Amino acid sequence: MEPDDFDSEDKEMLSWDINDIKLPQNVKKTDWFQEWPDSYVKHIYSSEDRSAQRHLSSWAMRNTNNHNSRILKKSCLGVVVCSRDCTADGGRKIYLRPAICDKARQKQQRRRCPNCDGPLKLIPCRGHGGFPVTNFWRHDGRFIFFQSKGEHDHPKPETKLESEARRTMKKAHMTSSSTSLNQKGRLETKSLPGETQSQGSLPLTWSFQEGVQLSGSYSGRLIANAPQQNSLNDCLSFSKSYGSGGSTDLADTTSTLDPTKLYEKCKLSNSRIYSSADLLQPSFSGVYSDYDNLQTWNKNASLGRNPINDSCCPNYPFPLTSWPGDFSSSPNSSEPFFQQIPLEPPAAKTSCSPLWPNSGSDFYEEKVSVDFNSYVPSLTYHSPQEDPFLLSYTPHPPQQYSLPGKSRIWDFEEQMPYMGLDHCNNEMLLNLCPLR
DNA sequence: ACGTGCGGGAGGA
DNA sequence: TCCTCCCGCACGT
Repeated sequence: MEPDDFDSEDKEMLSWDINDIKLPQNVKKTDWFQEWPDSYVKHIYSSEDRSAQRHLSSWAMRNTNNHNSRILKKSCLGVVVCSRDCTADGGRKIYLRPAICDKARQKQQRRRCPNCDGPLKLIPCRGHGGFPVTNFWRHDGRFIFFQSKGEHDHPKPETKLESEARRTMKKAHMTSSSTSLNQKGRLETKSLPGETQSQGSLPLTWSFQEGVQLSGSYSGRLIANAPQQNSLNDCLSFSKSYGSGGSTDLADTTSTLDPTKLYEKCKLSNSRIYSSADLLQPSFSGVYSDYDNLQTWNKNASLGRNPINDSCCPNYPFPLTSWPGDFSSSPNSSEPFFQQIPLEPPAAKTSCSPLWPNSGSDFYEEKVSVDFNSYVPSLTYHSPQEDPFLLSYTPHPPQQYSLPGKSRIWDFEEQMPYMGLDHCNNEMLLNLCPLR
């Protein structure tokens, strides 16, 4: 579009500043929510947009007092990295999300790298003239105006969802460990104090072996039994419910691995609502690269498939009860717990991308129901050194995504060319419910 | 426990 | 005056 084509209204749409006394109100088209706003961008969201309402960002943004109650200002905290600059399996780096709360962040920096146990360090954001990138939010009329100043000079951290998921899983891990240990203690009348934290003592109830059994033996039943209207949110809550004290339940459920119980656990747990940005966010994938997600999306788009429509009733090209692939045999079996860097979709910075609907928060939030029953991936064992809840990104170009996990990824991709949204969601399921 | 928003206040440019 | 940063508080999840 040539500049001449802009009428005065269009110009108004582009020229506003968050500090203007009057902001444009005759907005014809609001933007899709942008999860990774960068550079000096402006967006106008609908006031109905839940993500915008919550002033969400996948960058770790903390509130900054600008002494202006009408304009909310947030500044970027940067990213937490391993001070040894260690490299995880597959060449991935550790990019953790800085805790927003100051105390939590201090605590976080005292923790060790989940990959190499080295000290962590915070890389501050200096993308705005040496100061952190700032985001501004202003509610005005039917719209929420967003403005970003500065360009992030650091890698992307985990998303909020990933961070929460990791915390949750860690909690669940601890709970199951201590529960297991208690049970073991009763049986063996002795235990080592340090073991509760170690992987070695972990899997008495929720073991790798059981996970594999679950995958191999129960996926069909899960598929057959679980209703459609379940979601990953439930799954997360499910894991939370385990993490928050359902220790006996955990033992019960894991000992029987009754998929109905599993599902009921999910269903009964009150879940928070995730935006579609969460659901569709490419960075959320762990098993498959974002690049592959993108390809999947592109395939879907090129096939005229609407991921929204597909999400509820996936048309899998194979019987649901037979899963075409054994992922546990992957040589890179630890990968599901690592996070690849989200490859920015080609249209991510445009206001609306039909090929990459990661930004359509509320629409998807309301419409998408995620299949809990699509599959339960096979689970994999991790060496004691690996933090099974580790999520990290790799700030490398797309080529990285093809190797070395390419064979697995493409095997999967080729067998499952139409997974679309469920593809993503099931990855999330795997990430959030490692069932170990 | 942690995220989020708000506000007071200090200190620097 | 404007900015960042620190702190505490309240509230929600």
